[in-house]
Amino acid sequence: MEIPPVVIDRLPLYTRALSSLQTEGRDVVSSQELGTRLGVTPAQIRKDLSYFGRFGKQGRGYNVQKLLDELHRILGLDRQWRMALVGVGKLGRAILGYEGFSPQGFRIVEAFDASPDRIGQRINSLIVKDTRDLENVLSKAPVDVGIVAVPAEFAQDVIDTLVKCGVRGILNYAPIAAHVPDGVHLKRIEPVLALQSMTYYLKSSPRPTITAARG
Amino acid sequence: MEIPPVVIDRLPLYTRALSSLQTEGRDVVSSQELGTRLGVTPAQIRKDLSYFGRFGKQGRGYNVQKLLDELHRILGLDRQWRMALVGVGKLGRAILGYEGFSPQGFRIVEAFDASPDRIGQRINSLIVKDTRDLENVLSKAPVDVGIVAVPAEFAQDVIDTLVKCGVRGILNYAPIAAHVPDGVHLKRIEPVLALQSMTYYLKSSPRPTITAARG
DNA sequence: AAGGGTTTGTGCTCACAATTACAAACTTCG
DNA sequence: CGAAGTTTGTAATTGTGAGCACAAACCCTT
Repeated sequence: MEIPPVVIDRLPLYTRALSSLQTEGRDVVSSQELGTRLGVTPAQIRKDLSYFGRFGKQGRGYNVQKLLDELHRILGLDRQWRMALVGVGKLGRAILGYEGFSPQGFRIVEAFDASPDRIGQRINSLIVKDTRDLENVLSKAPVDVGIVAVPAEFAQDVIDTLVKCGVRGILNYAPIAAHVPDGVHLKRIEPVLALQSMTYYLKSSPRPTITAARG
Repeated sequence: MEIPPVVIDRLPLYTRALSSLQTEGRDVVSSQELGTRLGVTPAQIRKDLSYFGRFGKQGRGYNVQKLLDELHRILGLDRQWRMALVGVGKLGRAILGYEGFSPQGFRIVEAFDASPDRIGQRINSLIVKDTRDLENVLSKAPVDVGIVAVPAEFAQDVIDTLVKCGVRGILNYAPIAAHVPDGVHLKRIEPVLALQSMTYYLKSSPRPTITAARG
C-alpha cells in the first residue's frame, strides 16, 4: 500500500505533540485533544494513523508512550542520522550552530566548502574540508543526509555530487528548483518563498492602525 | 473567485524562474520550458496563471518581463515589506544576518528580546528592544510581518502579542503548532520537521556502500 | 452486571486539484 | 498567401485527500 506523502508530513507533528504530552506526564490522549492542540481534525489524525495499524483503544484513546514509540519506529526516528553540510558561509555557520538537530537524532558529522580560506577552519569541533574531497570522505564515512547551503549558482552541482556519493536525502537551503533522480528525497527550506506567498494575502487588507496599547 | 492556496504557493517559484530567465536575457518563454526548469507540468503552470488573467500568446509563449511584472503585482512584491524579529538568540542573529530577504523587498526593521543582557545591544545596525515594549513600538511604526525566533515555551505568547499589535503575517521558527485567529497568516519554517518526514523514505533502503569515486 | 458515556477505525461522500485533450490563435517558412 | 508547426487557455475527466457518520469496542459508575 502506498501512503500519501501529506500523511507522512503530518506524522512528525504528531510525535512532537506526543512528546509534550509525555513531558506533562500524560498517559493517554484522544484524537480529539491531539487535534485541538495541533489544529487538525480528529478524524484526520485517526485516518492518518490507521494507515499503519490500530494503536488506539475505543472509549479511551491512545497510550502516549506507545503511540510515540510506534511513530518513532514508523518514521525511522529510533536511530541516529548522519548529515554532511556543504557551504559554511554565513548561512552554513548558522546551521552548524543550530541546536535543534541533535536532540532529535540528527548530527552534522562533516562540513565542506570550496573557498580556500575556509577550508581547514575549525567550526564547532568540525574541520571544514574541501568540497572536491567530498566523494573521498563520504566513501569512507557515508552520511544519510546532505545539507546544501551554497550560493544558488553552485547548488545543483553540489547536489549532483552528493547524489553520486549515495546520499539519498537532501535538505536544500539554496534558492533554486533543484533536480534529483528518483529515489532521492529533497526538501527545500526557503523562508523567502513562504514570505512571498504570504504577501498575496497581506496586500489586500491594509496594515491596520493600532487603536491603542490597551491591556 | 477563491484561488487555491497551493496555487498561490507556486507563484513565487514562477517569479524566481522568470527572474533567472530575465537575467539570461530571454524575452519569451513557454509553459513547456518553465515547467521543465521547475519540475512542474506545463498544464499546471498555464492553469495556475489562468486564475489571474491571460498573459500568454498562442504559438509564442509568455513575455518574460511582462509575466514577471504581473506576478509581482499579484503577489504584492512590487513594494517593500516591513518585518519585526522577536528573539535574538543564536537563531535570531542568524536570521538578522541573512542576506536573502532584502533583495526581495523584505526588511527587518525592529528586533526584540526579553533577556536583559540582550536588550540595548546593537546587531546589524539594529538596537535590540525589550519585548515588553513591542506594543508601544509597533503602534508608532507598524510592521507587516513578525518573525518569531524565541524558545518554544514563549512562542505562542509572542505570537498572541504580535497579533494584538495588528501583525497579520507571521513567520514562525519555533517548534510549536501555533494558533492564530482567522485573517492572520502563519507559516512555519522547520528544518527538523522536514528531516523527520524524510527519514521515513530513507529508512527503508539501506545506505549504499559507495562503489567508487570514479569520474 | 448493566447502562450511559467515550472514542476508535473505517466505509462513504464530497470537494477540489491535477491532468488530459483540444479548439483557437499565433508564428514561421516556403 | 497558405500550410505546417507551436503554444495558449479551458472544458472535461480523472485522481486523491479530507470530512462525515456510525458501528463496534471499551471505560466507568452505580
